[in-house]
Amino acid sequence: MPRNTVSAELIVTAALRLLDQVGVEAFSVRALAKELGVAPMTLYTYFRGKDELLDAVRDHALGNAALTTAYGGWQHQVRTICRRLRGQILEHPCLTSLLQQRPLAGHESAESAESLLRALVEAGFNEENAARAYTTLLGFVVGVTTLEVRLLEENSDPERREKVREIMSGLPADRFPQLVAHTPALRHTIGGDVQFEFGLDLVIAGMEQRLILSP
Amino acid sequence: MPRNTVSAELIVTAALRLLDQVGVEAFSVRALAKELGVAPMTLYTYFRGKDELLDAVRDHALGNAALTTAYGGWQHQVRTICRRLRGQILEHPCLTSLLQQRPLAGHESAESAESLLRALVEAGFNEENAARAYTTLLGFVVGVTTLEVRLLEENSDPERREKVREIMSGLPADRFPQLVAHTPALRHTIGGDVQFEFGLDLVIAGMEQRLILSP
DNA sequence: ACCTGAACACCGTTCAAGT
DNA sequence: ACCTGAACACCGTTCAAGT
Repeated sequence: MPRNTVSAELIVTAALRLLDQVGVEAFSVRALAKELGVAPMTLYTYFRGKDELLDAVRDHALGNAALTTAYGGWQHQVRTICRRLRGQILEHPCLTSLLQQRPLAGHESAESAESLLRALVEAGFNEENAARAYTTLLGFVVGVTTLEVRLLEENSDPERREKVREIMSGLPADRFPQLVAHTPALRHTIGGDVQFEFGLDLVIAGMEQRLILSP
Repeated sequence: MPRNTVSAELIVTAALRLLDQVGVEAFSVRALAKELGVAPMTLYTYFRGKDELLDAVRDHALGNAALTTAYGGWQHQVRTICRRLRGQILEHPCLTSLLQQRPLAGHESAESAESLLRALVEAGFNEENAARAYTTLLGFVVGVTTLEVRLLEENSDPERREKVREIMSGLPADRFPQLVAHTPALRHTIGGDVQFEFGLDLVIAGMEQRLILSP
């Protein structure tokens, strides 16, 4: 039998590509093995199981982040780090699912966590509130970006798109006037940086406000 | 053969209970059928497939929301609606996964969406920014609450808990001083309302600020 | 150590058949 | 219409065996 035809590195890279292509739902160890031209059980030499493999993929996708330190005032630092995390998720849509199912610690690479916390401490937050602000930012970024990715997927699938359109146009305008009135805006608003920046502005402005009241 | 031993209502209720118990990962049509004491294929009389069933479960879990109108100033209304959504997710943890994978429209019950949008318009947001604020709130609530649920799960599983502790204590304090220093705060801070209210305060304060500058 | 095929206990779903 | 068992094409993973 040929030896060292694959490696942990190779498996993870191929898994990441396959996950982004077909989605977490359709991804399977067997499909990955076929992609690599190897027997399914070969992968178990490198990973204890599917879970461990997915953890490695998540770490790999996040670890590829530019480790550049964020410069400028704390607001600018926070913005930079959050945008970077969002960028990683958009680049690897499977991260939406991987991050939801397997957070781990602060649930991204240690470098991001470190620089985000540093910026928050520099802003003036005390220990506890820095941790709270950190969790808020993480939840916000992952939540909004996940929503964005899912809605874009929904929009690109003609069948699902039609189904949603049907539901929305079926809403009685007298019971849901705001919802009906805002449907175009809600549609037009998804995907793209403006939505994300809008939310990020809100959170950061809220932080500035909070720091005046109590750190 | 006995007739009408099950119904769509019964199936959805049992599915919701099973999903909360074992998680979306372990949930299967066959397991649900066994739970109901019925052949797997029986469920296909009521639902076209697993996807349609999960959609129904998601709607059912969200639809159970108290439809009470939110009173008070727009800030209080927004707070009430966001807390209610978080409450639903905490009550049915499987909603974290169901909402991530299958958003649908504004991705909760139409009543919530309607009252949230109404509050935002009342606050003074124009059409586009009301939609943006809505998406921000939705992403924030689902994101932060999902993070909360996952970290609590992680904490309650002794094996995973130990693994995380190992990773965190293995971090070099000279490279990640903030992360190491904040590990206790990050641990102590998860779960419970204070973390959620902290973030909600930030977003709402940010909105107040934003409304002064431009609606 | 690295890689394999066969096998086990599962999946979701189609199909033909029963009432 | 409602419910069924058998069957199909999949899963993840264990196990014994090969190099």
